[in-house]
Amino acid sequence: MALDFRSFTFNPHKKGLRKILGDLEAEIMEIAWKDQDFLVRDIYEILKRRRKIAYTTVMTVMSRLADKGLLVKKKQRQAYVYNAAASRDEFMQSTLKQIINGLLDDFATPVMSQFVDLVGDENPARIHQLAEMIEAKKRQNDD
Amino acid sequence: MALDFRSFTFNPHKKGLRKILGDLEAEIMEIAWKDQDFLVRDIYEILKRRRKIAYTTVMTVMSRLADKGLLVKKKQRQAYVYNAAASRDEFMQSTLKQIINGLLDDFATPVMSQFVDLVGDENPARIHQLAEMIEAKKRQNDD
DNA sequence: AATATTATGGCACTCGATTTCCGTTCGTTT
DNA sequence: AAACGAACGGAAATCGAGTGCCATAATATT
Repeated sequence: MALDFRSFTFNPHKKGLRKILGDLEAEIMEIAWKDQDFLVRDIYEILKRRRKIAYTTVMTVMSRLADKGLLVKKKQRQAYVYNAAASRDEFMQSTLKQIINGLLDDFATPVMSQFVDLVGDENPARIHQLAEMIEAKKRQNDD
Repeated sequence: MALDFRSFTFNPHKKGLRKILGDLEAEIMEIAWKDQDFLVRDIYEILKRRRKIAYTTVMTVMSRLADKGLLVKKKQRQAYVYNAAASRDEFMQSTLKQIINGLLDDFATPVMSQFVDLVGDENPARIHQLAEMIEAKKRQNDD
């Protein structure tokens, strides 16, 4: 637990994961969330099929992903065995938490009103889902 | 109306306006939202007191802020007279809208749940404010 | 010991965004 | 016409983040 994933920015104009990660980082994490106990070599072999890339490039990025807390590595013999530090869902939760906190910290009221507006406009059904979440939270707070 | 402020990123780890704008841009906009009908020269004079800066630097950045739609300028005699295109609040609304849309587009469900959690945890009073906003939105949708 | 494989450290490069300011033009004022 | 103030275009410098890879060191394997 406790991903300490710091220093990233959110780019509203890119798609999916790439709003948060670089292209290669995203590509590697997509694989990482499916596989387990993989080596740099394993990822390298997969990526190499798609495009020209050096072994060390893959290694560097995986190492940085480990520094960022998205991957964990443990030494086994000569090589490191990698795993995703958290599931994709957990990662998203943790990252979204930082973004939303960042929004609420400085712009609480406008964020709330925009949020309600957008949820309601895009998809009226969701507004009920949201209302239920809030009722649940209220009850939880009252304990 | 209709700020067409595109291509920016949101940095959760900076403070206030600087989550969205560069340092000089933010500094200028803070002044712009207070004053009216100002010239490049006016802003230049204010900033020069605080730190070393060239007249043209101020002009360039103000010009880019006008391109981005944050400032409007109209020619008067030889010089341009500048004004904020929208109030600070309007600007925030419009920007937050893009950010929140960006979040909802790709991560609707987790964003909603994180959002409710964070609002509720940080400040339980806000959860009621939020609940009211939602009720209002529901009624609005039912028209 | 020789060979193969992997890790480390460091460096260069791209990309986008921002900040900086010079050289020049243009319009106004004197 | 000369002098001044302002705009314009363009160029460079900076910065953060990410990508890319080489030379070298370290560690296994045979």
